[in-house]
Amino acid sequence: MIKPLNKTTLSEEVIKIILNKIRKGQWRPGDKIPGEISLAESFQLSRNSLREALKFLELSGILHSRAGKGTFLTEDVLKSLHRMELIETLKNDSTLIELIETRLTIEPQLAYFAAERMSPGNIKKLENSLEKSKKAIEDHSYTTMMGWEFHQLIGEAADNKILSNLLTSITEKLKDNRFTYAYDIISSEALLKEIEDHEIILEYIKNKEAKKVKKFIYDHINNRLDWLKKQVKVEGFLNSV
Amino acid sequence: MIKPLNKTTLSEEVIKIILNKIRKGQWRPGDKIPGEISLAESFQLSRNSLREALKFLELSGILHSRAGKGTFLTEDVLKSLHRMELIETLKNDSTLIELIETRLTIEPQLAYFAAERMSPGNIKKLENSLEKSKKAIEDHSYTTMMGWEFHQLIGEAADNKILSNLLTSITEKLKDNRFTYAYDIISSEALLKEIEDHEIILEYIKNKEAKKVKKFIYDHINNRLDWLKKQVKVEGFLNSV
DNA sequence: GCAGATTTGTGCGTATGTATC
DNA sequence: TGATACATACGCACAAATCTG
Repeated sequence: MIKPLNKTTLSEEVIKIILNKIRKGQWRPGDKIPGEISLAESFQLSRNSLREALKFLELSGILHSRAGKGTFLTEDVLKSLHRMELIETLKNDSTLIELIETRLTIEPQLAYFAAERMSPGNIKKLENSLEKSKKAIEDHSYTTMMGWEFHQLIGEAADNKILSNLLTSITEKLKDNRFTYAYDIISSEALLKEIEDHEIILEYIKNKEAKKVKKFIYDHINNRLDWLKKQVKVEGFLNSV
Repeated sequence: MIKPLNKTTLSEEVIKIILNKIRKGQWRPGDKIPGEISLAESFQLSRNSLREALKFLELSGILHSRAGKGTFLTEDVLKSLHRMELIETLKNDSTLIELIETRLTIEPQLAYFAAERMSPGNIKKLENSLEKSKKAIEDHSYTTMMGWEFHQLIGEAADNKILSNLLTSITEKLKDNRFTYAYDIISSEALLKEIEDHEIILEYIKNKEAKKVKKFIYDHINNRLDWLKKQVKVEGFLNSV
């Protein structure tokens, strides 16, 4: 079953053209762009298809349309472009190494914030998550998903929406990668080590030892990163995501 | 000039409805959704307007349509939802404190990577940027933009697209905040301090002293964060972005 | 392989509300 | 007030892709 990925719709083509005009500076922030009829004519398509493109760009923060006035580039069209690039990277253009490096960058600091800000309710959630994992290991129903839940809870407790949302996106992307599993599944020994580490992390957080938990998690992820880089070297799988 | 923000188009309403159906689990990954004609009828709008909504959701990674087959939720619709939430946070829902905390989290590590990976070409770019800033200070044409360029170049040299794109988005958002300027503009003394710091950072990077530059930048941003938190307390301006 | 039904992709015409002069 | 330009929205028709028998 092969999907033909080269086929794009007319509206998608128009979106690319418009974005390029903006990138090249032919259209600038605040500029009024031609009316829909005139645009449809110059791009050689119907107004319906053109409007699908304009609507997407409007909802993406690139354009804004006002009935009776016209369609304009937003004042912060450049910000919107950069956000789109971030999304594109997160979606298609990131390597496994980059994803783990991002974890290495944000998770230690998230734990640092969490240790400073942890509420009793959040501590309870972490304890429950850890308890669930322990039981799951005993009856052999443990999955790596449970380990991620623990990290996600730390992210939430850190009370920074940007970083915790980024962690979620990174984690989602890592979930369907075979290397990510390889490290955990390779032995039950590694699993037990994982749980032990989480116990240590929880203890640090409960004691508000922010610096210690930050360093501990950094080393923890860094070890994995080193292990991964070795595997990648062996298998020559550098760019697989 | 007051813009009526309550006015939304029909397609935007439909997008909200569909996203809610997905969040509630009424529609699940891989599901086939009703045909366009049937959907338009049940939402009480024309097929054209409906298609504007579907097109946006398709380009956002929520749906995919195939002529002759139908429209389906993507398998990783949940990932796309999380990415949308990250964008929403970056766009509208982040506080100034969160933005600076994000800088505090990623910039030190970016500099760490940069110190390890810096190429001669990248060093040259940093040197040029710093030189430009120095000259600008002499003839009083320095702007905070120039300082940001330096940090951005470090981000690029770190060779991690996720983190450097995030830094760009964060920086763009910070640019139009009065507090961000306040710190720099308050005195020419602070400006000179800024340049001195950049010289130190560049020196560390050239000598590949990754750990030192990481700690230096962390302290550098942390000082600002403390300063900001004090200002915020005084002015009670906690949620302004 | 072919014919017919279904579904998305695209185009055209038209009516309506809004802003500007 | 009227005339004009524009986005918003609707309805219909047909093309292209896909599935079924």
